Amino acid sequence: MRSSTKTPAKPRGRPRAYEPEQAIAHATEAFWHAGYAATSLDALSEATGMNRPSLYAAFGDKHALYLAALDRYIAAGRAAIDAALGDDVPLPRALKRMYDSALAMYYPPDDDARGCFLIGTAVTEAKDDVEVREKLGAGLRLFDHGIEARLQRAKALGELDADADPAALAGIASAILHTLALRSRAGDSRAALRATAAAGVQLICGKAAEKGGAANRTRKRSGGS
Amino acid sequence: MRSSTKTPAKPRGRPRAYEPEQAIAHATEAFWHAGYAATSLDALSEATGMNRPSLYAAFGDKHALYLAALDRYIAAGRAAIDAALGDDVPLPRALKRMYDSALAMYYPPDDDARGCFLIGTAVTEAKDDVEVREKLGAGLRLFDHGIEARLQRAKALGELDADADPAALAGIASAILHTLALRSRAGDSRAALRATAAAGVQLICGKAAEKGGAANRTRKRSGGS
DNA sequence: TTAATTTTGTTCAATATAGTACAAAAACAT
DNA sequence: ATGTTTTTGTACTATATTGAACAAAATTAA
Repeated sequence: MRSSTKTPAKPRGRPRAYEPEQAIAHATEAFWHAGYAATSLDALSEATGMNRPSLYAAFGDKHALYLAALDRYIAAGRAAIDAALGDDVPLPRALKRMYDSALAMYYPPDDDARGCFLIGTAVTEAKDDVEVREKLGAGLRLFDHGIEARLQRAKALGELDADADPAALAGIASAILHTLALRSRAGDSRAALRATAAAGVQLICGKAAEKGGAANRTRKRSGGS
Repeated sequence: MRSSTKTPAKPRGRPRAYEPEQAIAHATEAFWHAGYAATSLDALSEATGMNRPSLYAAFGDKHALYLAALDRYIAAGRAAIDAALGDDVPLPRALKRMYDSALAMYYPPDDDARGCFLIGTAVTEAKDDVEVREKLGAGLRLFDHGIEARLQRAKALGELDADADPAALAGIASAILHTLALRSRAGDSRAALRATAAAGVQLICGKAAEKGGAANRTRKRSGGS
C-alpha cells in the first residue's frame, strides 16, 4: 500500500546524501539573498551541501532549480495566506494576521530583512525570462485569489458593504502585501510596515475596523454618517 | 557668466564622443532589461556606445554607473509625480494621471513591458548592497512625499475628509504604484492595471470619486447618498 | 608648427563560472 | 562474495567577465 505512493519499492544504488526538499529549501535561501543572476552554482553547491554534478543530476541546471524554488515558495505562500484568512476571525483581524505572517517571513530572526522571495528575485528576471514571468504572474494571481475568496465570504457575511467589489478589493489588499514585500527589503522598519498594513486594512474594511485589538469583537457595521 | 556654470572654460584634450547624460540613459535601459547583476560591462559598453575603458574613466565601475542610473531615474520619477499631481485638477483625476504616467513608462511603445526600473532592479540588489538599499529606500520615500504633499493639499481643500490621514493614505497610494510597477513586469495587461489603479483611487478618495471619465468635470462633492 | 592634454580603441592578464567526464564509493540483488 | 546500479567527488575544458595597460587620435595652448 505504501510502496506505490511514497517509496517506489526500494532505491537500487548508492543512497543520496541529501533530501530534495531540504536542498530546494537551502537553494531558496541562497537565491533569496543575492537574487537569481548573482547566485552562482558554487554558492548553490555550498548552500545545499551538494556538489555541482549532483545538483545537475538532481534538478537540471540553475534555471530549473530556481523554478523549483519558486514553485515551493508559491505553494507555501498560498498556504500561509489560507491559514491566516482561514478560520472565522473577523475580516480586519484576519487581514492583519496575514500581513503579520508575511512580515514574519520578510524579517528573519537571525538575519537582515530580506523581503519576499518571489517579489525580491523573480521580478528582475521576469522581463527576459518567460518561464519566470509566467510563474511569477501565476503566483501573484494565486495569492490574489486566496484573498479574494476571503473577501467574497466577507461580503456574504456582511463584513463588507453589499456594493463592495471583492476582486477589486483583493487587488488593493495584494498591493499592500506587495508594498510590504518591497519595502522590507528596501530597509523600512517592521513597525512602519505594520502601520502601513493597518492603514490598508482600515481602508479596505471601512472606517468601522477595530482599533483596540481584541476588545471589540462585536463591533457595529454602521452604514450612516 | 556662462563659463563658471555650464562650460568650465574650454575642455582641454580630445573631446569625448559621448554625452554623459545620454550614456547614463542608455545604461539605464540596459540595466532595466536584465537587472544589475545580469548586465555585463560589455552589454553596457554596447548600450552606451562607449568602450570599456571609457566607461571606467567616466563613471568608475559598474556599481557606480548603476547608482548614477538610479539617481537619474529617481529624480525623473519624482518630477513625473509632481507633474501629474501638480496643477489644480481634482484629486481622483490627478492620481489617475499619475498612475497613467507610470504605466506609460512601464509599457514602452516598442518593447515588452518592463515595469519600474527602480523596483524592477534595485529591490533584488538591496538585500546585500547597502548603497543600493539606501538609494532605493530614499527613492521610495521621495515618491511617498510627493504624493503626501498632494494629499495634504487635498485635505486642506476639502477633497478629503477632515479626519483623513494624508501620510497613511500616501502609503496606500504608493502601494498601488508599487503593485503596478511589479505586475506590469510580471505580465499583467495594462488594462488590468488601469482598473487596479482606478479601484485604488476610488478607495483613497472615497466613494464620491468620478466614474464617467472626462464627462463630469464639474461633479459635486456631496456628502450624502 | 610643436607641445601638452584628454579621450579613444585595441589588447592582454587574471579570475570566475558553467557544464561535463570519469573514477571511487555505497548501496542492493543474486 | 560478486556484479549491478546509482550517487558522490575530483578534475578538466571552454567560455565569459572584470579590470587595466598602452599606443593612436583629436583637440587646445603656445
